[in-house]
Amino acid sequence: MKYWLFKSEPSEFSIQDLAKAKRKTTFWDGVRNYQARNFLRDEIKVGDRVLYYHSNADPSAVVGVAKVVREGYPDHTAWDPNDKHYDEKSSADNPRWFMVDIQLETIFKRPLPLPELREIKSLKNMELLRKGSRLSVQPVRKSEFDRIVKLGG
DNA sequence: GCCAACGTTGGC
DNA sequence: GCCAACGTTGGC
Repeated sequence: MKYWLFKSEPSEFSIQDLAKAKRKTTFWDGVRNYQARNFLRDEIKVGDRVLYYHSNADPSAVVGVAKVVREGYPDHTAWDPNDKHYDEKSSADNPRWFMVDIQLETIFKRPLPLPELREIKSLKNMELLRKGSRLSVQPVRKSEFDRIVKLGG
């Protein structure tokens, strides 16, 4: 089993939105970065666990945990000219972008804001905390995942 | 293949 | 809202 961190702006789709979704499940569409795409397409498997991170938030924080319930399949929103993430170079025949489905597991009693994470020594190598890091789908070490879940309650 | 210009992300 | 750090695009 692998561990990941997914970023979402809460104004777009928050963990509370996920809690309200049917079966607490959503498809993770709109990723338009090749490195993140490769993780979604090739490496993220059913049963993997996901830290849910609110970016561009007040405060930005890890807010809960989800699990992967369906693995990589084409992101059809790329084919919809009316979709904000439309990409004319992606097609059903030759999909360029992929997504997975995730289901909510827990919302942390205590969200863990970014500045607080930065103070925890055992997390200092996290991709999230790297200067200039922008990857919206990123791998997390088991030790980091466990530490964060413990802190989040 | 280089790199300037441009667009996006996301912390602050 | 600002802007630094990235990623992508396209001229050459």
